[in-house]
Amino acid sequence: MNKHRTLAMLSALAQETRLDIFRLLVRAGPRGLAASTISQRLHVPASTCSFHLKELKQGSVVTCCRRGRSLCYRVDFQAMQSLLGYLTEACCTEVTAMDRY
Amino acid sequence: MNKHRTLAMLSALAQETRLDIFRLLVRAGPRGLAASTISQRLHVPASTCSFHLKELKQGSVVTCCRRGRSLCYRVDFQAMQSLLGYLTEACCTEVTAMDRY
DNA sequence: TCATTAATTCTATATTATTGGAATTATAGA
DNA sequence: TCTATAATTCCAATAATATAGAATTAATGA
Repeated sequence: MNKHRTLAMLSALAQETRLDIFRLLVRAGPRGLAASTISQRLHVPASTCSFHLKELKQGSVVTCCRRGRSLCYRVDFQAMQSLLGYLTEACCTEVTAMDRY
Repeated sequence: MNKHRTLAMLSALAQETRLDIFRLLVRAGPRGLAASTISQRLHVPASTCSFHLKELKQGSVVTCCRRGRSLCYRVDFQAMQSLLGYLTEACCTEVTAMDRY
């Protein structure tokens, strides 16, 4: 994990529609959801949704693969672990963590 | 922790200069740093730095208090714990966490 | 093969964020 | 009190992001 990747993931998550998509996908679990389903559930036009999914994918927040006719999106669980591990290590390992710096 | 606060914190952190400030403050520890020190160390003009510090403050990423002539900024440790706790709980509690959703 | 479905890319517009010099405010400390 | 310092706010220019309809691409599956 480095600054560039951290920034990419944080930027991907720091937008309302994308945070909504992320939360939806967390709830969907390992099965993931099709782009059209996400678009419908959040009442977001397909092209807008596609734009945000691309941002999330480029930021490594989600992965994508084909499933029949649809593209299936799901949370990139490992990448999320990396991000949180990085931030936790940086300042929140324990209550007195900051004393170490 | 709620969506609004999460978005505020993520947005505050998701910008290069602000992430730099955050990292600097993590290293500075509980003592914190004066705005002028941050400005100098990162080679960022005072007004630009002030703008970003305000964003970080409004997003609850840092706190601020006067110390002599300077204003002392430090990481809002508790808020960071809340953010990470929220995100961790959401999807990264354990390897199979997503199965619960 | 070919029609249908799913999703993306294109494009123009709108909105929001960032930058930094100049002016202003606030306050500590002599 | 008054001056020097620290920091912020103001402002205008610029840059970056987000929106969504229309056109296009991709590919399944009948």
